[in-house]
Amino acid sequence: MASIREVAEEAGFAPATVSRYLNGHIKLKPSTQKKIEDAIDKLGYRGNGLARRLATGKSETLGFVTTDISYPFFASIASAAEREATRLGYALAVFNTRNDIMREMQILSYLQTRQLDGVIIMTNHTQTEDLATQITNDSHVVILDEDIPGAVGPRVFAENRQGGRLAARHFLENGHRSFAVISGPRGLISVEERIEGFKEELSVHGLSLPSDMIFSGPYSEETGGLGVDHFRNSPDRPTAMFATADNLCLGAIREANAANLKIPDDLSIIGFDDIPNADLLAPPLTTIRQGTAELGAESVRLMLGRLRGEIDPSVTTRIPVTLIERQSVRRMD
Amino acid sequence: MASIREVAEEAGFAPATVSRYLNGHIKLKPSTQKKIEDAIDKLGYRGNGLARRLATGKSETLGFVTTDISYPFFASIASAAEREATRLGYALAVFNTRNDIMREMQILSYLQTRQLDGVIIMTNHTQTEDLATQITNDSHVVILDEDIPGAVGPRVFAENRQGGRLAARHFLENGHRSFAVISGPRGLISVEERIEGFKEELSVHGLSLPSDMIFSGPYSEETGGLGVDHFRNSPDRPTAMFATADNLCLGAIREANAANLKIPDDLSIIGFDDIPNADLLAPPLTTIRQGTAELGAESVRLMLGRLRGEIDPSVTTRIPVTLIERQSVRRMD
DNA sequence: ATGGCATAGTAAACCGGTTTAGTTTTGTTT
DNA sequence: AAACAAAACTAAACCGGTTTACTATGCCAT
Repeated sequence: MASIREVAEEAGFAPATVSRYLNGHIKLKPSTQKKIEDAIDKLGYRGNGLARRLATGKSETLGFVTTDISYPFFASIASAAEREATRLGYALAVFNTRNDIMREMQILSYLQTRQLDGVIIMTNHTQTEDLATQITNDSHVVILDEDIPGAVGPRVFAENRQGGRLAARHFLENGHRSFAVISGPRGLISVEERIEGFKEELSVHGLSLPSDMIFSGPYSEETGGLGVDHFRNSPDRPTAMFATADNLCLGAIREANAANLKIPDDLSIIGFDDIPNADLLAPPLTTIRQGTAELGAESVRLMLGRLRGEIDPSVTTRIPVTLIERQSVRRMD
Repeated sequence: MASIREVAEEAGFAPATVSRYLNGHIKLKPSTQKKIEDAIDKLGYRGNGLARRLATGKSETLGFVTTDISYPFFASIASAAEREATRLGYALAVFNTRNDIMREMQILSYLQTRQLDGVIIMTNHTQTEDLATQITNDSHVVILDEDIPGAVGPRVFAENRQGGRLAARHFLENGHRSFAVISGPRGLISVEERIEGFKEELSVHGLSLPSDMIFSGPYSEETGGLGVDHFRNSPDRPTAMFATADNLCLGAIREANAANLKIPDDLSIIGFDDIPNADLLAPPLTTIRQGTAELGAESVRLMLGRLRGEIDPSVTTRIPVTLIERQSVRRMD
């Protein structure tokens, strides 16, 4: 790889001149421009991003942190974020952390060394104190989809509470009267807000959700299966089950199949996320759709706004949700 | 951020000493070690990866290029690659290209500037001349899942041909005699080898696949739907359809539902990939599983082997495939 | 001719590490 | 006590850009 000094020598000028010309900091007379351009062509000069970053302190790359890129919902958001970042002249590097705080901290530390200009972080656990302090110290982080309590920075969340309400309303409209919830870990915003919304809507109709009708666990398919198992053997078996994420539904469906429990005939379920191909499941899944395109794109826009200092760190954008009716809820009567 | 010079000054030694100590190039007497460690703690020194990379020419980061991170099969491979890379002391940055050659070229160019030590590339189109030359020039690329003809570098592919054979054999064992194929773009190795294997197995049993029973298009769900449409109206309607990727099946199932065509009763299908949750589709999809964990991990291992110069650029690793029997193939008779 | 002012271009320091070649200190032999 | 080797540590160059502060040149008006 040719360096800028080689180009400068070939063209007969100083490295500083070439650098400033290339960055548009200076105007040169046409003959000089030509000589520099020719030298660049001749040597195949491409510039060294690393050196530029070291010198300028900017990387023009954003990091996107996710716990599990193989969960389609997260992958969709990442994909949308990449699109928006590219459109705005940034590269997006996606990092998979498998819910490992150390990995998350490591990626955040890339900020300090300016290997990344900003980090959009989607995390998934409740032990977030260390993360919170590190994020607050650094003003280049956007929090996406799941909260990191105590951290200062712009946030992008779905209308979780509204999602919970929509689910409850749909169950009610279909004549259900006994409810259960399967959720991810208590304490997560996606869990608490969605459950709150669900309860709110029930209470509007004079109904309630006993706390023993909430089954929680890690956000894994297994939890969904365990939940079905749990409620199947419970004294008052619910007819309607709201899951705070579609992957819980996947486990639930799998377990229901194994237990010969028919969905929706024996048990109705509503999920959350609307993962790709939720329409092709057996049964097609009724679920609360979060707009992945908006979540991804908005997080990038907030990130760049933040980098330019145009955005207040305390903003929280809420992305609307919609109920997608399919066939996992039985009409009671 | 504290620099190594500040640490050195605080500790009362030279920057070179600190650097060499930290890299284990030198042994220091305990008292010196202690002073340096104390200075590091006191200043919160973390090192600057950018500067280290510029100086050493190594980034300890691998790039993973995929056309569409939101396709679960690709996401699974990326996830496995990340795991293996982390295990071996490397970071993995995933890049989404949406099949845009310019983006792919851009990421490959990060190699020249040593922003990435190596790139694992999973591409998906047939116009690959420019890519091929750039890859050949650079010896830090591993080609994964889909070939880039003409490029020199280690490759990791599934046993595509064997997959095609397994699909055909399964159809034959279930009594099918009229076949069709829906495929991605002709020219891709995943298309050609799988079709070849399928034909081979048929010919062993004295059967053949007329060329007008192959429907090709981009690797999108839409193509799957169009394929179903196409064969539904064809004079000799096939009973068995082999799709060279599961996402084609997703489109096919969707279209079949819309056209009130029952799978597997009216049409049997076998897919390829075994995307996550293929077991929960309606119907549960019989498909050829490619081991995503092996594909991802092996590509990383080959990459590191290549970086160390231990691996011949012409090696091609083949990852075994297995047929996963579910319920999308009807037993005829 | 002279002053004033763009315009064109550059030297040198800097970003924050690593590495080479070498110097100084310490310890062991004889 | 001198000679020598080993151990401990460092100066300075380097990676490849950017940026600041400055000089040299040309042009015009007076």
